[in-house]
Amino acid sequence: MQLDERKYTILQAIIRNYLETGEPVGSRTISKYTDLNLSSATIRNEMADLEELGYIIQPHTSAGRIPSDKGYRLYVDKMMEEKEREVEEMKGVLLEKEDKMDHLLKQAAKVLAANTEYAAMVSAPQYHRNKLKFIQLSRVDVNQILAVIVVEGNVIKNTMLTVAEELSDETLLKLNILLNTHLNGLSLDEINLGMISALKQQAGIHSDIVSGVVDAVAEAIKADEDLEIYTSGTKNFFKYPELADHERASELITTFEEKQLLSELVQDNLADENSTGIQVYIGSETPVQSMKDCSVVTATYELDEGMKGTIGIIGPKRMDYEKVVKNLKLLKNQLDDLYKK
Amino acid sequence: MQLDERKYTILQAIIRNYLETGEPVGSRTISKYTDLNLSSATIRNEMADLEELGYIIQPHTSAGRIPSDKGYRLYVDKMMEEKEREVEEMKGVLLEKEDKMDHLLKQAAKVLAANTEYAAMVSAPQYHRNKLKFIQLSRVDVNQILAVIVVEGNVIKNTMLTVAEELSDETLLKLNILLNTHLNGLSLDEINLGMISALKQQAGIHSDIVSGVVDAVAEAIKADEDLEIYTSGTKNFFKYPELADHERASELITTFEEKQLLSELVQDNLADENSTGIQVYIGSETPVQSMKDCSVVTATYELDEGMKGTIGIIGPKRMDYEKVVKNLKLLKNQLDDLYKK
DNA sequence: GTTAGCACTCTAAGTAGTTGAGTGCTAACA
DNA sequence: TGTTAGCACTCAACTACTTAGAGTGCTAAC
Repeated sequence: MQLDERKYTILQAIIRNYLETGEPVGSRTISKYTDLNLSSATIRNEMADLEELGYIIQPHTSAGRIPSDKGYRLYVDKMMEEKEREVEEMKGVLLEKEDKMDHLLKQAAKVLAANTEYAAMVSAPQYHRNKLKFIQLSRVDVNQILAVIVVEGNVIKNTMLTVAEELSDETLLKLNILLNTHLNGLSLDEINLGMISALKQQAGIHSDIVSGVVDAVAEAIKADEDLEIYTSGTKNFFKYPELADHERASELITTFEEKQLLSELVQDNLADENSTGIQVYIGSETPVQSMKDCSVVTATYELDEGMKGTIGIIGPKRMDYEKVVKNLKLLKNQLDDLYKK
Repeated sequence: MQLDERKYTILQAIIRNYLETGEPVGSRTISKYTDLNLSSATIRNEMADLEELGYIIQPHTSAGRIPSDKGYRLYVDKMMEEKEREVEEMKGVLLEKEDKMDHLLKQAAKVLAANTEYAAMVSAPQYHRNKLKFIQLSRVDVNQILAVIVVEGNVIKNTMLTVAEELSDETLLKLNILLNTHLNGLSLDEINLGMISALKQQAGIHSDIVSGVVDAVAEAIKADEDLEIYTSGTKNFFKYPELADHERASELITTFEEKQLLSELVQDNLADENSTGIQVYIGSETPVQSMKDCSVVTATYELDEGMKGTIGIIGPKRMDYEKVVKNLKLLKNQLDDLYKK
């Protein structure tokens, strides 16, 4: 037995109906819902087949059917094909342009959550293989030196270094030149131990400053470990009874609070990106354990200079996939464009 | 009628018992619980009095009593007096010292939530009346200038300025000197429009850079509007049935997510600080509407140079006030000490 | 002032019956 | 052969009713 056109139409009707109501859907409903003009009995036969094929599930005898993960998957795949064909018009600016990146991304998460009525997350872009662009040491206080490190993509990192003895302006200038000459344009991989010890030797008694700066550089470039993730709309979990019981909600909320866990999602999305830049994880497909009863839809955005970030929606499996995909695409395009100017 | 010793002992017994169980407590329980050796009937009489005085409430006829906000208030006030007398020993370091402030505070929130099993918040210190310490303009790219602004307390703010025409090293040096000479040591109030226009005039064709820097300075000093607040333990709300129903939990979680709302708490706490530095808001005493069914305990910590921040615990009214106060004091002291070195 | 006793109240939990949506199966029909 | 009508069956959800028990307020006695 295989899935013919009619079976798919019925499956689609079941899913659509279930997305709306959240209740198991019965044969009579489908019989009226579709324009197939089939009786409920015929639908029942088809539904029995669909269940055998694994696309729908019966929560208990004498209840209607609900879509299985496999059913959702089929539906989403077909839907994505169609969406791909449509040309997305980008009209209206959802986001007011703000000068600070984190404000912008926070706002993006809010907009996403508000538009979709699901929980939303936005990760700050990660700086892969990025290169050092500029280092600046300045005296701030008698024994305090501010090191400013700028990497490609204009990501700025500040570190305050405390020094034992006072440094003359001249020494500071020398150190600045030393560091900039040797380190600029290099990526993390290229800064090796030999280079560092050579630098230290040249810095003489100020080698501790070099150490401090190098450490700060390392931290600035490998930003992975404290990847910023902004979330919004956590309360939307409560809108869907299937997610709102104490245990599940508690887990989900913890996941949202401990951004650490969300970062797995980001990693997965960045690593394994398909052609459209949109990924859909249904139920147990998700890399994050606590979301196994949810669906997660993510998209990758890319600023110039190769910085990539992730935006995503987390909601019940019966989420309005069309709306979510549309919103993600919209935001993705906006973010893509925004910094290309 | 007034509250004598015995009445207070009974009230205390009621509250302690209610804190443990979360169930209304009856006269028989108290009769056994205390070492007063009174029969349940006597307790009943006293309880009727306590109810009339407004310290306890009967959820419905034939249920035990639960403490009212007024009852909690009395209990907390007495408890605080006692705590004040005890000398708090500070032993064991809860927090590993980390170099970055935000890491430290995030960790602090986590520790607090984990220790108390309530929800915790920690606000980054606010920089009141702080003065400009240092300005540095550097060329990062042909037409991009990085402005680094350091204010008292070593709060650093970076802004990237785009310039139309290329600036010579000499011009940049002049601008640096100009800005530092005129602005260093000033607070926001002291930088007025006259001064700015004078600066612009001196900068000549580079007046737009001066504007950009001044804007960035203003933003760096008045940090109020995007006050950072770190939260942890949101899921703990679910541990207390009285907070865990959908509507209430949803509100609380939103409040925790929209740090904006929590900032009211911070403001209130900073403004109206009592002698011990610990504030307890019971039920409707809280400035944040969504927490009217909770109790909130906050403390103010102070780093050197007058930067103040707030730490707080949000939980059910029947929270273990002693434990919470102890934990807050502990953390407060650690934070107070940490940056005094 | 304290206590024992008792009637009364109200919630929570359990039980039983009812309803209705939905199914699977069978037999008849086009 | 595919479609349909009909029917018996199942099961969750709701309602009504009962019961148990915790707790109270009041009164009378100590």
